[in-house]
Amino acid sequence: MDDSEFLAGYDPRAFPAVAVTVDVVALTIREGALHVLLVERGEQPHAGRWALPGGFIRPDEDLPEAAARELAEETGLAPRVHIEQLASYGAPGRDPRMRIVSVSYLAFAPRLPDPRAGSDAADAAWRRIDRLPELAFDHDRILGEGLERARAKLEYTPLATTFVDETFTITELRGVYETVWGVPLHAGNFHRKVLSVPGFVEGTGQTTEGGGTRGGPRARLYRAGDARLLHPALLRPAREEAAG
Amino acid sequence: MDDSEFLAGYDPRAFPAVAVTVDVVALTIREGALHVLLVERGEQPHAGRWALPGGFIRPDEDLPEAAARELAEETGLAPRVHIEQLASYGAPGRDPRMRIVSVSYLAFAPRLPDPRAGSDAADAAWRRIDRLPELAFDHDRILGEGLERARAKLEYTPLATTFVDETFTITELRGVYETVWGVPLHAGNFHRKVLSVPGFVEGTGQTTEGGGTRGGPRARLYRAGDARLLHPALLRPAREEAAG
DNA sequence: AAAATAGTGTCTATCAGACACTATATA
DNA sequence: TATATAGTGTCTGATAGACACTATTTT
Repeated sequence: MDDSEFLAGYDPRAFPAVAVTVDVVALTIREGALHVLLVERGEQPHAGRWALPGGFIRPDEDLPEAAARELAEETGLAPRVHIEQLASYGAPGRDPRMRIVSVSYLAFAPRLPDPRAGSDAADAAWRRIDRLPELAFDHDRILGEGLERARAKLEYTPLATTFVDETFTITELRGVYETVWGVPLHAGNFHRKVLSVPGFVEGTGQTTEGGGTRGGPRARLYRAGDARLLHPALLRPAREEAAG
Repeated sequence: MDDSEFLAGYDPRAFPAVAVTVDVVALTIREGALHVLLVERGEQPHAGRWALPGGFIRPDEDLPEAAARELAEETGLAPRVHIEQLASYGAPGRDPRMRIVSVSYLAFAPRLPDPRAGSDAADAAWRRIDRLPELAFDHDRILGEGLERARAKLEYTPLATTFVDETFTITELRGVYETVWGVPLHAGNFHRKVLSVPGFVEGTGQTTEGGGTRGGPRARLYRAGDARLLHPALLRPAREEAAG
């Protein structure tokens, strides 16, 4: 682990320096579509290419703090942002100048504001997941893992409630699932299913002010329940992954 | 990310050096019980305490290579060992002497041999999961996460087949599930369930040489199928996690 | 009035698990 | 012969999904 190697003749201070960075896959929903936060690189390598926001960790901060800071630097906010670790990458030669180990993080939150380009990037923007350019470095892979993690976590955690406002309708919650999963869901069955999972949502006794823009009754408002895990889970529609 | 910070006045080479280590949660089944590989620390801090095996990454190796090397140094082998990344930890002050970021890995394999103490540890041994001492550093937490990951992956991947020999009986496979999950399973239902999952196992046309030591017919032998994901999954017996 | 939506009722196919049973092996 | 195990048959309760229906709201 930490220091036993000191005793075995391994002195890491004699090694080439290792730098540790964090990369953030930040997801939000805008105008009914899933978006990821990207920055346009201003310098080589990969100048002009889009990449995930990220940067070096600082001496006094833990890894999640560094991820939150990087996200805040681009979006100017932190409240109600869920952050969790994805994976780490450390292949030699990943960066031509020095050894870099990168820890990736997944973040999501509702209604994130427009980004402002940091001093280190030419531009920053929310980009639709379904209309992405090829990303710099191995960021396509990292983004893919982040997306899959988010989609999987919708199944067995109440994560979707972090994508909506504090009180929400079942239809709004269904919209989150449909947007992240990219598939339409059956309104009636989804409704009954959500209410049948203990602790997923709890009623507020209130309803929306009016019906939908195109008609329909007022919808009851709910808030997130206290469940950490959904039992039973809301499984994605069968993905035909034929073996072989 | 990787290098955009270079342009923003952040030179990581001006920072205190960061060292990167790997820690390995290595699991195997011996005598019907789940075991984890531990090393006894020979020096401060935590001298005399047991810890997960691990050490510093070397300049020319990727992270998974480092984990495999650390495991091989303690067990003297590598064949048929499944290794996957768990998580990374980088809290400042985690080690009193310098900044250390640790990447943890999960490994499992069948019939791993007795360990030999590396030069950096006082002792090394397979220890039963249900009879563990308190571990050094934050290794209790890392081990816990590794166990949960292993238990979860048995549900939806054919991971259990990496715990048994190349050909195996359904009863042997059931033993893996019972050992890792720590619960008895219904023999008949498990049997039918395994055979109903496409690509989980495939028959060899052969059977065991004789029956069980206490009687019974010869069992058919199977080998691992080509499925990467189990559909439908083999879910653990309901864990009553009352919301609260 | 027409159209859209919230929410509920009901039916069916599937699956997990309980239980029972047979066939075959060992001691 | 007694006992344990491999493997199969069958029943029940829970659940996902299809479909239908009522009630409420907007245009």
